[in-house]
Amino acid sequence: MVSDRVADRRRELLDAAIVVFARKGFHASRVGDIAEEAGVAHGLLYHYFRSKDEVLETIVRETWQLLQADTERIEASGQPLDEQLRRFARMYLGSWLSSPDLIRVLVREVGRSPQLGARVGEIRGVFVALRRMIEAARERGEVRADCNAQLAAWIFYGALEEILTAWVLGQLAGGERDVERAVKTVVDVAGAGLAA
Amino acid sequence: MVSDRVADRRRELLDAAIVVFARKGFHASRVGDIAEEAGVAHGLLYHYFRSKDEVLETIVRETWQLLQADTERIEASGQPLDEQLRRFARMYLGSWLSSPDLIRVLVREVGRSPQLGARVGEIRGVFVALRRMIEAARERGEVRADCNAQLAAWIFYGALEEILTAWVLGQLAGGERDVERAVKTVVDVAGAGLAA
Amino acid sequence: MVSDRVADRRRELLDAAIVVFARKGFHASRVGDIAEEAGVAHGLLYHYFRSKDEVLETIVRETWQLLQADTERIEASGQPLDEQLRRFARMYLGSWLSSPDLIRVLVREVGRSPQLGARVGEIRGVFVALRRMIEAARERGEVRADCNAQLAAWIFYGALEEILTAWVLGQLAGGERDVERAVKTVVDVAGAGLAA
Amino acid sequence: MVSDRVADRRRELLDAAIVVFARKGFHASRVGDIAEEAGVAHGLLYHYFRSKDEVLETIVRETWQLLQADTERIEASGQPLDEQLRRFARMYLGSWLSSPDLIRVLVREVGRSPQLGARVGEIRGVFVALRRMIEAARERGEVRADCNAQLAAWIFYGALEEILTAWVLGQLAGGERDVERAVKTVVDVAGAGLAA
DNA sequence: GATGAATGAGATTTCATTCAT
DNA sequence: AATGAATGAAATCTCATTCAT
Repeated sequence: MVSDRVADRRRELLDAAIVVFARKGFHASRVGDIAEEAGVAHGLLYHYFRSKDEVLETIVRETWQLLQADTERIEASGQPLDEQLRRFARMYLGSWLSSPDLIRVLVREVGRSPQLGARVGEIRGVFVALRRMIEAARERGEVRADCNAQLAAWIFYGALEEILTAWVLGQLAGGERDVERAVKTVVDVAGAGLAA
Repeated sequence: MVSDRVADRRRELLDAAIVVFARKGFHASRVGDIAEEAGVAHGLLYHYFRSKDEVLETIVRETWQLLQADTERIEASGQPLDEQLRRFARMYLGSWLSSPDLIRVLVREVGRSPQLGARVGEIRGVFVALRRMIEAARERGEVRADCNAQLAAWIFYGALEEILTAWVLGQLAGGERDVERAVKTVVDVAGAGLAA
Repeated sequence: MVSDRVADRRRELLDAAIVVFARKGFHASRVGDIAEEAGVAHGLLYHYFRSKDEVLETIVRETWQLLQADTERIEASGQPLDEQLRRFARMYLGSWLSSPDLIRVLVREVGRSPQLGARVGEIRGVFVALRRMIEAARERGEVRADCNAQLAAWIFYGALEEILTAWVLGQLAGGERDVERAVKTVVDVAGAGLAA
Repeated sequence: MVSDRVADRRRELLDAAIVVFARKGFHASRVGDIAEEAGVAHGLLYHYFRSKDEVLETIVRETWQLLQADTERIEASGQPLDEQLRRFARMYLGSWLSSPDLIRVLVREVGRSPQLGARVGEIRGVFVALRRMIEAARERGEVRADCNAQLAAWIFYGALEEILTAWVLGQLAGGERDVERAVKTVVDVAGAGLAA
């Protein structure tokens, strides 16, 4: 199918961009590098994206859309909060094992440019879902009544992101066992900290 | 004193750079913007710094040196861990009120760039001091014995940085009261999570 | 008939090109714009024309061929010079009312580009015919003996073209009445100026 | 003086641009060609002009400002119309001998781009002065009462420009004697055509 | 120390043209 | 005939850095 070919090419370019951005950083990556990685002429990138910026924006947006969907699925499960947080942490930190390049790009480039933060509204969606999880747990009595759910969501998310950052920067060991341990530690700390 | 005048000019340029980087981001900031903000010709910047990169690097390094010194002072106080963490959080989050532009620059540019992370060795110093704090508390029996101090240091630091990020991005209210509340919340959560 | 369909497509593309060139100018017009205006894919243009340049060249050449034929018909009429000039002026200026886009293209793109002027030999044909008209009238005694017919032909043509330019640029009103008035004025002036 | 050096460099770049535009046309001229002709690096052009377009625009505007000033001086002389027209024609056509490259550029590029015609408002100034000359002469009784001064101004100017065009395109001989002859012819024709 | 003209490497982006389908 | 994905040459413009004054 033609539309499949088109979609494939687009995906190939996005995947190539993830590899290249991870290797050199967004600013040091030239459009030609992406095209070369994808095995096409650089001009073709402009059939699928308006600019190099839009490529990064697309990567970020699509990733966060998936993350948001997964988060909302966890939220909908109605499990106890610590189980939900564990699943979220396992999913988020686990992506370091399955897609390290993507994580490298997200950790390094997101929030870097002012526009990116502003335009990628999807990022908020994840925080909103996390906050609702905590609020629901508070209403069920699993969490202290005086807990600020929004702040707690940021704290929890920040802990995870910093662990990813440490892995990206090579400051902490990031093997398979380390991921499991990190999930346990962060959930233990947060769980105890939030518990009623 | 001549050397004071020199020091002043250097400081003026650094302060101007902080303002400009905070406003537009490092990459979008031109050397001419910094000079204009400082009220000098752009060529002069090269009397004080080897390059635009060195300007950012200097800002980051000097800030982290101060932070490291403060952190080691807290560590040396021998207070209980929760008090030490409170002081660290108050100092770190409090800088949002006293130097928001500086925080903006640090949040956006640091920890992301691999070169920057590598070159600014001082960043590690703070983490090392935090880890030692937690380890010492563990030995005093204030913290669970199975706690991974290094991971805990990253988690605690990550929580703080994400709060700063939320303030920088305007996603959380960052007024004076909010800072106090954030300090309390993050210390409560971490304290309970780490407690023996 | 197939060849008619072919001719139609070709015409459609030429007409679309006239509209687009008139709107944006030749250089700012993309091949895709022409195709879009014609409602076909841009690749199809290359079945009918070798290049974008050839499209413009074709428009110009075909127009001047018609103009040359009309001019020679006027020349062959044997009427007095002032009547011949009036018919020429009416035909040339009158095309502003019937084909303003075409006039826009001709005024803006032709006679300027050296390549175009060189390749489209038909342009000379009109000047040659005009010159012969004036020479013939001189021999009939209608025109001063010392008149340089070639120069006079350029002057007369230049007066007409500048009027078109003024209309194209919106510097002179170019309604139906204005066209009639312009024909009268230019013929009066030229007629008196050339008269024996 | 520094400001003289600056002014000189600017002039050098404009003069180089005139030479290059005359040789290859505006669109075929690269910014690097202009810089090379001026003997400087291409980046320097952007210290003096915002873009390549602005270079052309500046050339056109400055030329027309001079032409307008000269025209208004002629208008102020109070001489008979035919003498005024002769001086204008001599000045305008004479510039073909003194600045053929400039004329080439003006003839080929002006009116080509829609923006240029719109932005260079100075062009109107010359026409306004010509029109006023003719109107004043009409009031003095030198010109037929039914003459449309504005149209006549365009006709007269168009005749001159077409002669320049013919010279630029090499369709008419454009030596020193030819210029004198053209002045005489065009003034004779216009003079007789307008005379009361 | 201070200036800002000058340099030039380098990157993005455009778009006419080709050609497999 | 018709499509539009793919190519890649080419050109403008930016801006960090240098250096003569």
